[in-house]
Amino acid sequence: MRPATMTSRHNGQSYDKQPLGPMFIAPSIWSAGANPGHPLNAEDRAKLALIATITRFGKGETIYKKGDKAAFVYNIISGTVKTYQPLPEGGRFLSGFLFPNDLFGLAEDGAFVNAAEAATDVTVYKIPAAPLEARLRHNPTLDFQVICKLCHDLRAAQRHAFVLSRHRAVSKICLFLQMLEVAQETAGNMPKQIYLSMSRSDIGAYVGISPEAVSRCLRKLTDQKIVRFKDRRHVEVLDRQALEALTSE
Amino acid sequence: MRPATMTSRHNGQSYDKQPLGPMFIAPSIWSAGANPGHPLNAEDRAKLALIATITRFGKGETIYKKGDKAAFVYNIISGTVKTYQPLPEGGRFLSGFLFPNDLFGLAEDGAFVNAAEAATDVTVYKIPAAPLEARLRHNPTLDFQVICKLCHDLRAAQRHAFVLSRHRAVSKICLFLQMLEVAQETAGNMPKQIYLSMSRSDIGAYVGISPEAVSRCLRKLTDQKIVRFKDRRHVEVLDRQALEALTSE
DNA sequence: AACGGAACTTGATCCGGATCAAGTTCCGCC
DNA sequence: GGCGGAACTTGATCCGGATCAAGTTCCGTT
Repeated sequence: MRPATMTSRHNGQSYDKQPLGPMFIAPSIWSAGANPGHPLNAEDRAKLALIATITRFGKGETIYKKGDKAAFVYNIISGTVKTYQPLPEGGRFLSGFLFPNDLFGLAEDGAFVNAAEAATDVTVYKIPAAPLEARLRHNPTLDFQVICKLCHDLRAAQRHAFVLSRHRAVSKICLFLQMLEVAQETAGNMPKQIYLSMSRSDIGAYVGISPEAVSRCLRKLTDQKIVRFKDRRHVEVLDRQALEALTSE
Repeated sequence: MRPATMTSRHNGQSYDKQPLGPMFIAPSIWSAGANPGHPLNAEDRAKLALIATITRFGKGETIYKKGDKAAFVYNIISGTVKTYQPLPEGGRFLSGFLFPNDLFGLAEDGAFVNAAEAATDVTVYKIPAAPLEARLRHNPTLDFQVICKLCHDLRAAQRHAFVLSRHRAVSKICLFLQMLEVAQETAGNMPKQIYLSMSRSDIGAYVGISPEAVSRCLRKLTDQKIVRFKDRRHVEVLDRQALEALTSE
């Protein structure tokens, strides 16, 4: 994987009262998001195997909570993970989905800034932060890697904001489908269908509408033959043109 | 200022079809957002003065458009700037506000990834990208600066997404007021009132509601004595408790 | 294979905010 | 200082999606 790394401290997907304070403090491991553009090479994987351990989480299991001591960084081998910010009212703001090869475990002052939960059964490399950090300190391309990762996460956050800014529920869903499609294409698999690895509730929480609205939108798209479901989790785009048009309505 | 810098390529506040592609390409100057936690020191300012020129933009004037050749990076001296993504339908997605000391002029492949417009009359340092980049290459703390900036922008994007995710218009407005307040406190001035340097339309475009709704929300807050207007542009928070409560409703 | 609960779908009602439409205030400009 | 247009406020109507409420399908368990 593209090493995560080194000193950092930032992020925190929610707006929490003193968000603009110093966000960057000395050593603490970092990460949060994917970096599909730069897949992990064999050498990196080998090095990683030396210090990482493979761990599994069942669907719905919490990987870490906000505030937990951030002693590890994770790299997804299979499955999908969702990150969120617990809300004071009890709900949660679903800030992102992470897929195979994505790095996550964003820390700030040694504590995780968001919570992560397995959206499906998940297998990950669990990487002790300390040794990774030490190793990275000697890596001259470190900055590049970190910056790479930050750029990716920044882009992801901006896309998320963009999706949330759309007023029509269909627009949000269409954009979401396109995001998933792109993510899956980038991940290598270039199947004609999109795999919805997360629940309707999760989709709704991410795009900012109710689960019922998600269901209704998908039905509408199906009725209009813009999309076809093989089963509840596999969609095929039939009319890309129309899908795109609904994107900006 | 915290140098912007070096090689990068990322961002693009909109969701544009191939958002997950390689996002990091060789040299091109970067920036976009603020870094209030690390104010510009005297030395940096002095160095900056050597290569930068001071430029003024009248309210509503376009500073650069998306796609323009990114030969400059900007640092705000006074006034406020708004960045946006033009939408295919004709509208625009207002992705952020920038205040004094903020750096902006995000580039990717040598072209700006968003458009910037003066929200008020603005004075900026206009910094030629090439020399800045050259200078930064010799700066050992470069990575830190860049990472710092990226972290800040990432946080900003996540806060924006969070604001957009709120369903009640009042919640959005209250969060927005808090954001402005924090930004202004961080900027040094610690006045009892918040200065709304942007139009109601801009606020609406940023938080995802209509200008009319912005007006109605502010009126409601005023009627409930949670807030008081000195004039259309200056608000004072009377009941911080209540404001915060409305934040998560 | 049958049970039971969770996720999902579908329907009906309600409400907040978009939209349309006047006013009103403000501000730059002559 | 007065003119004119833009920004803002306020009001009335309409509509999309939240919410509540059943069903229905799916899936893990036994």
